[in-house]
Amino acid sequence: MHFDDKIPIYYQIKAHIYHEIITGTLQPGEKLPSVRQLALDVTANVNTVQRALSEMIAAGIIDSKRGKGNFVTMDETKITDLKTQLITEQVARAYQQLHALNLSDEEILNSLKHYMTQRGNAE
Amino acid sequence: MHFDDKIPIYYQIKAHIYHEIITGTLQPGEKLPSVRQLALDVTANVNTVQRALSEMIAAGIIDSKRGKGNFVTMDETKITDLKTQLITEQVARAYQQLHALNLSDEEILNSLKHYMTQRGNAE
DNA sequence: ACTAGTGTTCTATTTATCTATTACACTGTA
DNA sequence: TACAGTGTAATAGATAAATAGAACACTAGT
Repeated sequence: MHFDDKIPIYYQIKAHIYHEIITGTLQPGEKLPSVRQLALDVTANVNTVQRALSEMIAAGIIDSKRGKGNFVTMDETKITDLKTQLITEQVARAYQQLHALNLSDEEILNSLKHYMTQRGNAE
Repeated sequence: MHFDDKIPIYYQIKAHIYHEIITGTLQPGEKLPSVRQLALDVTANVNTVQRALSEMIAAGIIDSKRGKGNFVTMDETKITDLKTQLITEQVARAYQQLHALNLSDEEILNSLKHYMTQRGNAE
C-alpha cells in the first residue's frame, strides 16, 4: 500500500478501509481480514492497524468481537452517514482552499470541469 | 495560527506563505517579516519557519539575502506558475478522492454546486 | 569600530508515530 | 482439554518533527 509520508499511516489505513466500506467492497456485516492479515496486506504493524481500527470501532462503523474478528456494521444508516460526511469534508476542504487562492465560485467550477475533460481525453 | 496536527507544521507554514504570495498580500519583490518575527506570528519555532523558507527558496519563490531579509521573487512568471500548480494539485486531489468514493463526474459537480449554494445562503 | 537587525547553522531535548515482540483474553473445534 | 485463530494490551526501541537555546555570518547605520 502506498503511503503519503506527510500523514500518519494509521490515518491512511482508516481512510482506505472506509473507502472499501463505502464503495461496497466490504459489505455490511462482512468480516474484515484479521488484524494480522491486514497488517500484512498494507505492510504495516499490527499495532498501527489496531489504532486505525480502534477509531473506526469508536465511530461505530466497525463491530469488534473478541475471538471472532472485526465486522462491518449492519447498520446501513451509519454507512450512508459516513459517506455523506466524507464527501462533505472533501468538497468543503477543496472549496475552501481554492477560495483562499482568490478563485470565484465560477472559476472553481471551471477548473474542475477543465480537469475532468482533460482526464477524460487521456483515458 | 491554527495547525492541523496531522500535517507537519513547516508544511502548513509554507502553504500559508504561498497563499499570501498568490493572493497578492505579499507583492513581488516585497520583503517578508524576519524569520524571528514570522516565528512569533505563526507561534512556531525559528527553525521550523526556516525549514519552510528553505523549501520556498529552493523552489525559487523566495530570494534570501543574508543580513537583509527574505524577499518574494520579482519573477511574476514563477508566481503565476505556482498558482497554476497549486490549483491543479487541489483540484486533482479532490477529484480523485471523490471519484474513489464512486461518485461520477456529474455527482462530483453537483456536490460542489450544492455546497456553494448552501454556503452562499448561510452568509 | 560598534551595534542592531537580519539569515543560517548547530546541539540537545521532547513528543508523536511506527515498529518489533511478547503476552494475555476470548471463540470455536477437534 | 488442547489448540488454532482471533482481538487486545504492554513494553522497548527507532525515527521524524518540533522546540529551545546558542552561536555564527552578513548588512546597514551610527
